[in-house]
Amino acid sequence: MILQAAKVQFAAHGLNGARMQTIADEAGLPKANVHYYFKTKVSLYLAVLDDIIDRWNEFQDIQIDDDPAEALDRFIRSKVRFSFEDPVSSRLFASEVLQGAPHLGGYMREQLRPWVQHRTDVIQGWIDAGKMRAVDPMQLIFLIWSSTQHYAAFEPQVLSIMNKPRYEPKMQAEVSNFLSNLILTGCGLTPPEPS
Amino acid sequence: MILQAAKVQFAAHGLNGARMQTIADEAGLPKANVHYYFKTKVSLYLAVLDDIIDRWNEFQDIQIDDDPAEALDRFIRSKVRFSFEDPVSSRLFASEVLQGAPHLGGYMREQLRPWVQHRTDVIQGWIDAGKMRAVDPMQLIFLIWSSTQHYAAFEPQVLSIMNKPRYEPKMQAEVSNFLSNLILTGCGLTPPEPS
DNA sequence: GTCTATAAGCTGATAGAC
DNA sequence: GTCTATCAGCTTATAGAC
Repeated sequence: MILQAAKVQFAAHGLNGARMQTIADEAGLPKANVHYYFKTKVSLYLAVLDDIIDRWNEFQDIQIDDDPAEALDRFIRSKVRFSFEDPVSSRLFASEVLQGAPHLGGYMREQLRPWVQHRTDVIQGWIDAGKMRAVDPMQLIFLIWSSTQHYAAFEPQVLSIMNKPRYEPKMQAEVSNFLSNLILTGCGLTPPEPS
Repeated sequence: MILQAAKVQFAAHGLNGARMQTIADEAGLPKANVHYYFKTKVSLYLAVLDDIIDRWNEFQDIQIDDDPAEALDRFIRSKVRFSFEDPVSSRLFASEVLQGAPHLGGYMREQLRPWVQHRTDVIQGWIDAGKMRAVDPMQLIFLIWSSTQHYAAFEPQVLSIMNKPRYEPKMQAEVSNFLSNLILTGCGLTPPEPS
Protein backbone atom coordinates (compact mmCIF):
# COMPACT_ATOMS: atom_id res chain seq x y z
CA MET A 1 0.00 0.00 0.00
CA ILE A 2 1.62 3.20 -1.24
CA LEU A 3 -0.23 5.52 1.13
CA GLN A 4 0.79 3.52 4.19
CA ALA A 5 4.45 3.37 3.16
CA ALA A 6 4.40 7.08 2.35
CA LYS A 7 2.79 7.88 5.69
CA VAL A 8 5.59 6.12 7.56
CA GLN A 9 8.33 7.88 5.62
CA PHE A 10 6.75 11.34 5.75
CA ALA A 11 6.08 10.91 9.47
CA ALA A 12 9.70 10.05 10.18
CA HIS A 13 11.46 12.41 7.76
CA GLY A 14 9.02 15.13 6.74
CA LEU A 15 8.13 16.23 3.24
CA ASN A 16 11.65 17.24 2.22
CA GLY A 17 13.42 14.42 4.02
CA ALA A 18 11.35 11.50 2.77
CA ARG A 19 12.61 9.72 -0.37
CA MET A 20 10.34 8.52 -3.15
CA GLN A 21 12.70 5.60 -3.68
CA THR A 22 12.34 4.50 -0.06
CA ILE A 23 8.57 4.81 -0.23
CA ALA A 24 8.52 2.71 -3.40
CA ASP A 25 10.81 0.09 -1.84
CA GLU A 26 8.66 -0.15 1.28
CA ALA A 27 5.54 -0.47 -0.85
CA GLY A 28 7.22 -3.16 -2.96
CA LEU A 29 6.93 -1.30 -6.25
CA PRO A 30 9.21 0.31 -8.80
CA LYS A 31 9.48 4.02 -8.20
CA ALA A 32 7.81 4.78 -11.52
CA ASN A 33 4.62 3.11 -10.32
CA VAL A 34 4.37 5.47 -7.39
CA HIS A 35 4.60 8.37 -9.83
CA TYR A 36 1.91 6.74 -11.93
CA TYR A 37 -0.58 6.94 -9.06
CA PHE A 38 0.70 10.21 -7.59
CA LYS A 39 2.16 12.60 -10.10
CA THR A 40 4.43 14.47 -7.66
CA LYS A 41 5.86 14.04 -4.20
CA VAL A 42 3.75 16.91 -2.91
CA SER A 43 0.52 15.41 -4.24
CA LEU A 44 1.37 12.14 -2.49
CA TYR A 45 2.07 14.07 0.71
CA LEU A 46 -1.27 15.85 0.46
CA ALA A 47 -3.08 12.58 -0.19
CA VAL A 48 -1.56 11.13 2.96
CA LEU A 49 -2.50 14.20 4.98
CA ASP A 50 -6.09 14.10 3.73
CA ASP A 51 -6.27 10.48 4.73
CA ILE A 52 -5.56 11.18 8.38
CA ILE A 53 -7.51 14.41 8.82
CA ASP A 54 -10.77 12.54 8.50
CA ARG A 55 -10.06 10.30 11.45
CA TRP A 56 -8.31 12.87 13.59
CA ASN A 57 -11.34 13.79 15.64
CA GLU A 58 -13.73 10.99 14.96
CA PHE A 59 -14.83 10.29 18.52
CA GLN A 60 -18.33 11.26 19.45
CA ASP A 61 -19.34 14.78 20.32
CA ILE A 62 -19.41 16.16 23.80
CA GLN A 63 -22.62 17.94 24.75
CA ILE A 64 -23.64 20.37 27.44
CA ASP A 65 -26.03 17.74 28.86
CA ASP A 66 -23.27 15.14 29.21
CA ASP A 67 -21.81 14.27 32.55
CA PRO A 68 -18.43 16.06 32.51
CA ALA A 69 -16.53 13.20 34.11
CA GLU A 70 -17.89 10.65 31.67
CA ALA A 71 -17.46 12.89 28.63
CA LEU A 72 -13.87 13.88 29.45
CA ASP A 73 -13.03 10.27 30.29
CA ARG A 74 -14.34 9.22 26.88
CA PHE A 75 -12.39 12.04 25.22
CA ILE A 76 -9.13 11.06 26.89
CA ARG A 77 -9.52 7.35 26.20
CA SER A 78 -10.40 8.02 22.59
CA LYS A 79 -7.21 10.06 22.13
CA VAL A 80 -5.03 7.47 23.87
CA ARG A 81 -6.52 4.76 21.69
CA PHE A 82 -5.70 6.76 18.58
CA SER A 83 -2.11 7.21 19.74
CA PHE A 84 -1.58 3.52 20.35
CA GLU A 85 -3.57 2.16 17.42
CA ASP A 86 -2.37 4.57 14.74
CA PRO A 87 0.86 6.10 16.01
CA VAL A 88 2.12 6.79 12.51
CA SER A 89 -0.71 9.22 11.83
CA SER A 90 0.01 11.00 15.08
CA ARG A 91 3.65 11.29 14.09
CA LEU A 92 2.86 12.61 10.63
CA PHE A 93 0.60 15.25 12.10
CA ALA A 94 3.34 16.24 14.53
CA SER A 95 5.92 16.35 11.75
CA GLU A 96 3.75 18.61 9.62
CA VAL A 97 3.13 21.00 12.52
CA LEU A 98 6.86 21.05 13.33
CA GLN A 99 7.46 22.24 9.77
CA GLY A 100 5.08 25.10 10.45
CA ALA A 101 1.92 23.35 9.25
CA PRO A 102 2.25 24.86 5.76
CA HIS A 103 -0.21 22.34 4.32
CA LEU A 104 -2.63 22.28 7.26
CA GLY A 105 -3.30 25.98 7.75
CA GLY A 106 -6.62 25.80 5.97
CA TYR A 107 -7.74 22.70 7.84
CA MET A 108 -6.87 24.29 11.17
CA ARG A 109 -8.71 27.50 10.47
CA GLU A 110 -11.78 26.01 8.84
CA GLN A 111 -12.26 22.74 10.67
CA LEU A 112 -10.14 22.38 13.79
CA ARG A 113 -10.76 25.86 15.16
CA PRO A 114 -14.58 25.54 15.11
CA TRP A 115 -14.21 22.03 16.50
CA VAL A 116 -12.27 23.40 19.45
CA GLN A 117 -14.61 26.37 19.82
CA HIS A 118 -17.59 24.05 20.24
CA ARG A 119 -15.80 21.96 22.89
CA THR A 120 -14.61 24.97 24.85
CA ASP A 121 -18.17 26.30 24.85
CA VAL A 122 -19.46 23.04 26.29
CA ILE A 123 -16.74 22.88 28.93
CA GLN A 124 -17.34 26.51 29.89
CA GLY A 125 -21.01 25.63 30.21
CA TRP A 126 -20.14 22.87 32.67
CA ILE A 127 -18.04 25.30 34.66
CA ASP A 128 -20.77 27.93 34.70
CA ALA A 129 -23.21 25.28 35.91
CA GLY A 130 -20.87 24.45 38.78
CA LYS A 131 -20.27 20.93 37.53
CA MET A 132 -16.47 21.20 37.52
CA ARG A 133 -13.64 23.45 38.67
CA ALA A 134 -12.97 26.63 36.75
CA VAL A 135 -10.06 25.78 34.45
CA ASP A 136 -9.31 27.26 31.04
CA PRO A 137 -11.22 25.03 28.59
CA MET A 138 -8.86 25.58 25.66
CA GLN A 139 -5.80 24.79 27.72
CA LEU A 140 -7.57 21.70 29.01
CA ILE A 141 -8.01 20.52 25.43
CA PHE A 142 -4.36 21.25 24.66
CA LEU A 143 -3.37 19.28 27.76
CA ILE A 144 -5.38 16.26 26.65
CA TRP A 145 -4.04 16.46 23.11
CA SER A 146 -0.42 16.78 24.16
CA SER A 147 -0.38 14.20 26.93
CA THR A 148 -2.13 11.54 24.86
CA GLN A 149 -0.21 12.14 21.66
CA HIS A 150 3.08 11.97 23.52
CA TYR A 151 3.05 8.18 23.53
CA ALA A 152 2.93 8.10 19.73
CA ALA A 153 5.22 10.97 18.77
CA PHE A 154 7.79 10.33 21.51
CA GLU A 155 7.59 6.56 21.49
CA PRO A 156 11.38 6.10 21.12
CA GLN A 157 12.00 8.29 24.15
CA VAL A 158 9.32 6.66 26.29
CA LEU A 159 10.55 3.18 25.42
CA SER A 160 14.17 4.09 26.00
CA ILE A 161 13.42 5.46 29.45
CA MET A 162 11.25 2.49 30.33
CA ASN A 163 14.03 0.27 28.97
CA LYS A 164 11.62 -1.75 26.85
CA PRO A 165 11.77 -2.70 23.17
CA ARG A 166 8.06 -2.02 22.56
CA TYR A 167 4.83 -1.10 24.32
CA GLU A 168 3.26 -3.96 26.23
CA PRO A 169 -0.43 -4.67 25.63
CA LYS A 170 -1.44 -3.31 29.04
CA MET A 171 0.31 0.01 28.39
CA GLN A 172 -2.65 1.63 26.64
CA ALA A 173 -4.98 0.88 29.55
CA GLU A 174 -2.42 2.09 32.09
CA VAL A 175 -1.92 5.36 30.25
CA SER A 176 -5.68 5.86 29.83
CA ASN A 177 -6.31 5.22 33.49
CA PHE A 178 -3.49 7.45 34.65
CA LEU A 179 -4.39 10.40 32.43
CA SER A 180 -8.14 10.14 33.01
CA ASN A 181 -7.62 9.85 36.74
CA LEU A 182 -5.17 12.72 37.06
CA ILE A 183 -6.84 15.14 34.68
CA LEU A 184 -10.35 14.55 35.98
CA THR A 185 -9.15 14.90 39.55
CA GLY A 186 -7.39 18.09 38.49
CA CYS A 187 -10.75 19.33 37.18
CA GLY A 188 -12.43 18.60 40.49
CA LEU A 189 -14.29 15.61 39.05
CA THR A 190 -14.59 12.07 40.32
CA PRO A 191 -12.99 9.71 37.79
CA PRO A 192 -15.16 6.79 36.61
CA GLU A 193 -14.07 3.32 37.55
CA PRO A 194 -11.02 2.29 35.47
CA SER A 195 -12.13 0.11 32.61
CA MET B 1 25.45 32.31 13.76
CA ILE B 2 25.69 29.00 11.95
CA LEU B 3 24.53 26.85 14.87
CA GLN B 4 21.40 28.92 15.38
CA ALA B 5 20.45 28.87 11.71
CA ALA B 6 21.14 25.14 11.55
CA LYS B 7 19.04 24.52 14.64
CA VAL B 8 16.05 26.23 13.08
CA GLN B 9 16.35 24.28 9.82
CA PHE B 10 16.99 20.90 11.45
CA ALA B 11 14.11 21.52 13.86
CA ALA B 12 11.68 22.20 11.04
CA HIS B 13 12.91 19.69 8.45
CA GLY B 14 15.00 17.05 10.21
CA LEU B 15 18.46 15.87 9.26
CA ASN B 16 17.57 14.68 5.76
CA GLY B 17 15.12 17.46 5.00
CA ALA B 18 17.26 20.43 5.99
CA ARG B 19 19.34 22.04 3.22
CA MET B 20 22.89 23.24 3.72
CA GLN B 21 22.19 26.04 1.27
CA THR B 22 19.26 27.27 3.33
CA ILE B 23 21.30 27.11 6.52
CA ALA B 24 24.07 29.11 4.86
CA ASP B 25 21.59 31.67 3.53
CA GLU B 26 19.97 32.12 6.93
CA ALA B 27 23.39 32.50 8.53
CA GLY B 28 24.38 35.03 5.86
CA LEU B 29 27.37 33.07 4.58
CA PRO B 30 28.40 31.26 1.43
CA LYS B 31 27.71 27.57 1.69
CA ALA B 32 31.43 26.78 1.53
CA ASN B 33 32.00 28.62 4.80
CA VAL B 34 29.57 26.38 6.60
CA HIS B 35 31.56 23.40 5.35
CA TYR B 36 34.74 25.08 6.52
CA TYR B 37 33.49 25.07 10.12
CA PHE B 38 31.56 21.81 9.94
CA LYS B 39 32.99 19.28 7.54
CA THR B 40 29.75 17.39 6.94
CA LYS B 41 26.03 17.89 7.42
CA VAL B 42 25.95 15.15 10.05
CA SER B 43 28.72 16.75 12.08
CA LEU B 44 26.80 20.02 12.04
CA TYR B 45 23.67 18.20 13.13
CA LEU B 46 25.52 16.53 16.00
CA ALA B 47 27.02 19.85 17.07
CA VAL B 48 23.54 21.35 17.25
CA LEU B 49 22.22 18.39 19.22
CA ASP B 50 25.09 18.57 21.69
CA ASP B 51 24.36 22.23 22.18
CA ILE B 52 20.82 21.62 23.42
CA ILE B 53 21.36 18.45 25.46
CA ASP B 54 23.30 20.42 28.06
CA ARG B 55 20.42 22.74 28.81
CA TRP B 56 17.63 20.17 28.44
CA ASN B 57 17.32 19.42 32.13
CA GLU B 58 19.19 22.25 33.74
CA PHE B 59 16.66 23.09 36.44
CA GLN B 60 17.57 22.26 39.98
CA ASP B 61 17.22 18.82 41.47
CA ILE B 62 14.16 17.62 43.28
CA GLN B 63 14.87 15.97 46.61
CA ILE B 64 12.97 13.70 48.96
CA ASP B 65 13.01 16.44 51.60
CA ASP B 66 11.42 18.99 49.28
CA ASP B 67 7.81 19.96 49.62
CA PRO B 68 6.12 18.10 46.72
CA ALA B 69 3.88 20.98 45.75
CA GLU B 70 6.73 23.46 45.62
CA ALA B 71 9.11 21.08 43.84
CA LEU B 72 6.58 20.03 41.17
CA ASP B 73 5.53 23.63 40.69
CA ARG B 74 9.16 24.58 40.09
CA PHE B 75 9.57 21.64 37.70
CA ILE B 76 6.53 22.60 35.65
CA ARG B 77 7.41 26.29 35.49
CA SER B 78 10.97 25.48 34.49
CA LYS B 79 9.75 23.36 31.61
CA VAL B 80 7.22 25.94 30.46
CA ARG B 81 9.94 28.59 30.55
CA PHE B 82 12.18 26.45 28.38
CA SER B 83 9.36 25.93 25.87
CA PHE B 84 8.66 29.64 25.53
CA GLU B 85 12.22 30.94 25.75
CA ASP B 86 13.90 28.37 23.49
CA PRO B 87 11.14 26.80 21.40
CA VAL B 88 13.54 25.93 18.59
CA SER B 89 15.49 23.57 20.83
CA SER B 90 12.28 21.90 21.91
CA ARG B 91 11.33 21.46 18.27
CA LEU B 92 14.69 20.02 17.31
CA PHE B 93 14.48 17.52 20.12
CA ALA B 94 10.98 16.55 18.99
CA SER B 95 12.11 16.24 15.38
CA GLU B 96 14.98 13.96 16.32
CA VAL B 97 12.72 11.72 18.39
CA LEU B 98 10.15 11.60 15.59
CA GLN B 99 12.88 10.23 13.34
CA GLY B 100 13.47 7.47 15.86
CA ALA B 101 16.11 9.28 17.94
CA PRO B 102 18.95 7.62 16.01
CA HIS B 103 21.47 10.15 17.31
CA LEU B 104 20.11 10.40 20.84
CA GLY B 105 19.92 6.74 21.83
CA GLY B 106 23.13 6.94 23.83
CA TYR B 107 22.10 10.13 25.59
CA MET B 108 18.74 8.66 26.54
CA ARG B 109 20.20 5.47 27.93
CA GLU B 110 23.16 6.98 29.73
CA GLN B 111 21.87 10.34 30.91
CA LEU B 112 18.13 10.76 30.59
CA ARG B 113 17.15 7.33 31.95
CA PRO B 114 19.10 7.75 35.23
CA TRP B 115 17.79 11.31 35.44
CA VAL B 116 14.22 10.03 35.28
CA GLN B 117 15.00 7.14 37.61
CA HIS B 118 16.15 9.54 40.30
CA ARG B 119 13.04 11.71 39.96
CA THR B 120 10.66 8.75 40.03
CA ASP B 121 12.39 7.51 43.19
CA VAL B 122 11.86 10.87 44.88
CA ILE B 123 8.23 11.08 43.79
CA GLN B 124 7.59 7.52 44.94
CA GLY B 125 9.17 8.51 48.26
CA TRP B 126 6.68 11.35 48.58
CA ILE B 127 3.83 8.96 47.85
CA ASP B 128 5.09 6.39 50.37
CA ALA B 129 5.32 9.17 52.96
CA GLY B 130 1.68 10.06 52.31
CA LYS B 131 2.55 13.51 51.02
CA MET B 132 0.66 13.13 47.74
CA ARG B 133 -1.79 10.85 45.94
CA ALA B 134 -0.53 7.58 44.53
CA VAL B 135 0.06 8.26 40.84
CA ASP B 136 2.59 6.61 38.56
CA PRO B 137 5.73 8.78 38.93
CA MET B 138 7.09 8.03 35.47
CA GLN B 139 3.81 8.84 33.77
CA LEU B 140 3.65 12.03 35.81
CA ILE B 141 7.01 13.06 34.38
CA PHE B 142 5.86 12.19 30.86
CA LEU B 143 2.72 14.28 31.45
CA ILE B 144 4.77 17.29 32.52
CA TRP B 145 7.16 16.90 29.60
CA SER B 146 4.45 16.53 26.99
CA SER B 147 2.09 19.23 28.23
CA THR B 148 4.82 21.83 28.60
CA GLN B 149 6.64 21.06 25.38
CA HIS B 150 3.40 21.21 23.43
CA TYR B 151 3.50 25.01 23.30
CA ALA B 152 6.87 24.92 21.53
CA ALA B 153 6.49 21.95 19.20
CA PHE B 154 2.86 22.65 18.28
CA GLU B 155 3.08 26.42 18.28
CA PRO B 156 1.54 26.77 14.79
CA GLN B 157 -1.46 24.70 15.83
CA VAL B 158 -1.95 26.49 19.15
CA LEU B 159 -1.70 29.91 17.51
CA SER B 160 -4.03 28.93 14.68
CA ILE B 161 -6.69 27.72 17.08
CA MET B 162 -6.32 30.78 19.29
CA ASN B 163 -6.44 32.88 16.10
CA LYS B 164 -3.36 34.85 17.07
CA PRO B 165 -0.21 35.64 15.10
CA ARG B 166 2.14 35.02 18.04
CA TYR B 167 2.19 34.28 21.74
CA GLU B 168 1.37 37.26 23.91
CA PRO B 169 3.74 38.04 26.80
CA LYS B 170 1.26 36.85 29.42
CA MET B 171 0.85 33.47 27.73
CA GLN B 172 3.79 31.84 29.50
CA ALA B 173 2.44 32.77 32.93
CA GLU B 174 -1.06 31.62 32.02
CA VAL B 175 0.20 28.26 30.81
CA SER B 176 2.42 27.84 33.88
CA ASN B 177 -0.44 28.66 36.22
CA PHE B 178 -2.91 26.40 34.43
CA LEU B 179 -0.60 23.39 34.25
CA SER B 180 0.75 23.77 37.76
CA ASN B 181 -2.73 24.21 39.17
CA LEU B 182 -4.30 21.29 37.32
CA ILE B 183 -1.46 18.80 37.70
CA LEU B 184 -0.84 19.55 41.37
CA THR B 185 -4.55 19.32 42.10
CA GLY B 186 -4.58 16.05 40.20
CA CYS B 187 -1.80 14.84 42.50
CA GLY B 188 -3.83 15.75 45.58
CA LEU B 189 -1.59 18.71 46.35
CA THR B 190 -2.44 22.33 47.09
CA PRO B 191 -0.99 24.53 44.35
CA PRO B 192 1.18 27.43 45.53
CA GLU B 193 -0.09 30.93 44.88
CA PRO B 194 0.23 31.78 41.16
CA SER B 195 3.30 33.90 40.59
C1' DG C 1 -0.98 -0.85 -15.55
C1' DT C 2 3.93 -2.20 -14.88
C1' DC C 3 8.60 -1.88 -15.59
C1' DT C 4 13.62 -0.36 -17.15
C1' DA C 5 16.25 3.28 -18.45
C1' DT C 6 17.28 7.90 -18.39
C1' DA C 7 16.72 12.83 -18.39
C1' DA C 8 16.97 17.23 -15.74
C1' DG C 9 17.94 19.44 -11.81
C1' DC C 10 19.29 19.60 -7.02
C1' DT C 11 22.55 18.80 -3.06
C1' DG C 12 26.58 17.88 -0.30
C1' DA C 13 31.05 18.64 -0.56
C1' DT C 14 35.57 20.40 -2.45
C1' DA C 15 39.18 22.95 -5.23
C1' DG C 16 41.62 26.75 -5.49
C1' DA C 17 42.02 31.95 -5.99
C1' DC C 18 42.26 35.76 -2.89
C1' DG D 1 39.35 32.67 6.82
C1' DT D 2 36.37 33.83 2.89
C1' DC D 3 34.53 33.37 -1.51
C1' DT D 4 33.32 31.67 -6.50
C1' DA D 5 33.10 27.96 -9.34
C1' DT D 6 32.39 23.32 -9.93
C1' DC D 7 32.25 18.28 -9.38
C1' DA D 8 30.13 13.83 -8.35
C1' DG D 9 26.33 11.65 -6.83
C1' DC D 10 21.66 11.67 -5.60
C1' DT D 11 16.58 12.61 -6.35
C1' DT D 12 12.41 13.68 -8.65
C1' DA D 13 10.09 12.82 -12.54
C1' DT D 14 9.31 11.08 -17.27
C1' DA D 15 9.83 8.41 -21.71
C1' DG D 16 8.74 4.55 -23.86
C1' DA D 17 8.80 -0.69 -24.30
C1' DC D 18 5.88 -4.34 -22.84
